Amino acid sequence: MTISEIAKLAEVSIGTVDRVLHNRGRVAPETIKKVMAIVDDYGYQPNTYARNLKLSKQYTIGVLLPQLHSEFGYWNLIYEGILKAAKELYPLAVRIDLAQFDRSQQGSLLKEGEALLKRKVDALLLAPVVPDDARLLVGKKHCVDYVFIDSPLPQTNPVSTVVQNPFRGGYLAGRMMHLLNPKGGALLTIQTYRSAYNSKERARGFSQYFADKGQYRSYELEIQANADIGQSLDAFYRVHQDMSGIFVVNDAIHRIADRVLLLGRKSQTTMIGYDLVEPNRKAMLAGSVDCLISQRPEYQGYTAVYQLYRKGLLSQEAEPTICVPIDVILPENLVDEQDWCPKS
Amino acid sequence: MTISEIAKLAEVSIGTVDRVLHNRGRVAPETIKKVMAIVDDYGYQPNTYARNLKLSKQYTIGVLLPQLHSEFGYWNLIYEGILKAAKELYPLAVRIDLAQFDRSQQGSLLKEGEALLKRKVDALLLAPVVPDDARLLVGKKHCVDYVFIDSPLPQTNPVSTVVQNPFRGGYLAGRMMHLLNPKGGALLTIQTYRSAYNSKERARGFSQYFADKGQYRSYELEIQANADIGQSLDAFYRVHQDMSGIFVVNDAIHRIADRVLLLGRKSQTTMIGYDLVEPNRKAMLAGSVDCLISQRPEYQGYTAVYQLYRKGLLSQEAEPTICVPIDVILPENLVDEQDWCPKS
DNA sequence: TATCTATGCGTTTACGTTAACGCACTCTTC
DNA sequence: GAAGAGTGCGTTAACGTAAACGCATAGATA
Repeated sequence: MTISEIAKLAEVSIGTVDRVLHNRGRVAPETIKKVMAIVDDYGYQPNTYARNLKLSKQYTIGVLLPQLHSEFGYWNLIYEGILKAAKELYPLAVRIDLAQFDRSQQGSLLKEGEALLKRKVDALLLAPVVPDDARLLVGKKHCVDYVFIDSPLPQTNPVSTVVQNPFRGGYLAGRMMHLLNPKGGALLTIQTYRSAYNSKERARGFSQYFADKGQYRSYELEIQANADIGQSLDAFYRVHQDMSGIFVVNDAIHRIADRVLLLGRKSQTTMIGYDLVEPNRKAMLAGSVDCLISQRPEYQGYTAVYQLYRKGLLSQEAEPTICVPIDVILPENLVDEQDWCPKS
Repeated sequence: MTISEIAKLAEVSIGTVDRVLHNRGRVAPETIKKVMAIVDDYGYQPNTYARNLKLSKQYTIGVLLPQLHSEFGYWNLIYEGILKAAKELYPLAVRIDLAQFDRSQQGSLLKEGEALLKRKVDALLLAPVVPDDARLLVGKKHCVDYVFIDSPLPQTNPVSTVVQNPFRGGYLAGRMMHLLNPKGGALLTIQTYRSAYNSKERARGFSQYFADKGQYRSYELEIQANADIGQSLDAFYRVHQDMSGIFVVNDAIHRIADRVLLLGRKSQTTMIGYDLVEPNRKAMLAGSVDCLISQRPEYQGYTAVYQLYRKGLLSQEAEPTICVPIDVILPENLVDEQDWCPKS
């Protein structure tokens, strides 16, 4: 079913059909009815190729993330997924425009986001890790379609939100801690200074697991940006001689693991953390980290780009929420570069 | 860079450029050189939208899978992923043509595959679970582009192969068995009658894990199609009073789990199996299955379709092998329909 | 010499959609 | 009652690619 076929059936010109389809006015109500009846009956779907050929527009997605090389590369993994999608979608006229902000600095997200909008992006892909800033940004009148990644932002209206359930992630971490470390003893949950939504929920899920099991003593520690981790840890080990496990709610696990090694405490401590950034991969291969929970950052970035593309260029409905599965990574399913691949 | 721009630069007509680009002959060697120089210099990429509009072809992918409702729905999960991709790619003129074969019947794959080729498909997506048949099919002269899914097929030339490493999957299953069941005791690996590549490798990986650990006694059992599972199991339990775990190399785990329950042996037996088909999900929720390894069947199907689409319609290079990560599923990360989703 | 074939190249049409343009007509308004 | 604004609609020109068609010219065959 093409526009000209509709035109023939309705006994009008294709221009008229086009005006009806795009509500461009200047059509008699009678005619509108006649055309719409046919459109509904036969189920007209515009031809994507013809449409985009004619529009011949670049679809630019503004990407707004924290500094890619902050936090040991987590955001960079997300960006890798974004780039992969962008590469695939290059022939379909999708482009990426990246802006990075400093998440520790109030106002930075908003400033960079506004700059991005001024550069005429067609859509926005952002991590709303500074909620107030993000809310102001997407609340702006001239704001384009947007998707959230990494964390949700209530009371907004995104095309889609790509996240993982942090509570369940923490809960699963609890289960893995229990499995890897059945002897019991004191446990420590470490958060870094930022009081991020995901971090809090993960810590909550972890302690909920042990609350459900009625076992173990669980403690929490909040480490400041430039604190001496080794000293805090050492103090903790001295007070709690039966320390048996540490859960770090983010990708900083390898740093804690290094300290634990230096303190000679690895053998008594099960280490669980988040995300397969490069230093964590190395730490796991070296045996200083026992288990990682992954939120599939590459997948999140990749998927988010595709959601926008489908909405913007294919006019498809996006899924309002995409909940990323929670992956458990043990040394046994750690994929390394030289991983097995079947020869064909 | 468009064809007409090239034509202008080379001072020839667009027809000539077109003939050069498509090696359609009837162009002077001199002219070919001149045009190609410009093409290489400026890096011409055909406009996908214009190209596909002009060709206005439906790209039909023939899908050749075992009966979708055999094996408790594993193949149906794959097909769901395929359908999801097809739905997304509908506006890009991608279509699916499904054929099912009986994997227990030699020649069925080949017969259905040939029928599919006769129906003029542009590409083939198949599970080469009957290797001899599959080899004959893709070896045919008029065979189109194809991708393999679920298992590889050596000595063929697919566009892509989407698989998981079955040995590592089994190895990981071993690790999970060890974690979930630290007491030790006799272990049983169950394969069903078909001597499939994946099944064998998984069993091998599982026993390798325990060989590496130098612990446990591990047995293997092969269950015939219509054998009395209960009786075989009962016999086994009687002989091995310290039975502590069962690993089923495929999605039939829930059936074994049912028998174990009936025999009153669940409390002494850790159950690990494969794939999140519906009966397995229920069994896990009910507590009769402790751990599942997933090979992400939906993802496999979804990805395979996209590989063909990118090759066929976008002329992009496909990845020769896509190795699907090995997922561990415990009750704690089992996602159910009413799973948490952030409100936006 | 007339006819045929091969070669090199330009021209043209079509794919389906979008949107600018223009024509004919009907109301207003001074 | 003439100029201006508004309405309904058809026509047409792109967008970039693919491929059929046609037109010269040159050499080969009858």
